[in-house]
Amino acid sequence: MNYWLVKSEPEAFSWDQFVQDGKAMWDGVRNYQARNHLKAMRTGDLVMFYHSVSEKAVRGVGQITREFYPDPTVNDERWVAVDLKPVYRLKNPVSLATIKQDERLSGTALIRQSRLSVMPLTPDEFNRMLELGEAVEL
DNA sequence: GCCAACGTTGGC
DNA sequence: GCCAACGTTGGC
Repeated sequence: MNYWLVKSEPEAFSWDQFVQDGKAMWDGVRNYQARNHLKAMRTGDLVMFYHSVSEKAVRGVGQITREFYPDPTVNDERWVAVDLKPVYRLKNPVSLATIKQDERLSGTALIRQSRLSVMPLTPDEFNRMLELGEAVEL
């Protein structure tokens, strides 16, 4: 089992929309490093859903339901998409400020590499976010 | 192969 | 709204 974090601007695709839809296709990634992380995702992996820019907080957790396939939104075989479904919401969204301050979270790729939109998390980082966020099943 | 110019992301 | 970081493009 691997753990990940993906970013979305809530104005483009929000956590609430994700929950309402009950699923999402994660497409549109146009960065090789992020793409490589998408390709490494396996069915069952858990993914923190982070709202960037206007909110800057982790809102919940998704789970991979379909491993990578060609991104249908572009005619270019380099780019891929995965599918996921919402599994936990965070009662207490974990803010970027909190992540920066927390001893166990301050080393995450989210801080070190602020422009990367798909990144791995260690099990410890993932569990810490679940704990701080007071995760509840959907 | 280098690097300047430029575009995008995302925090502040 | 600004700007730092950084990825990409294209001229040489």
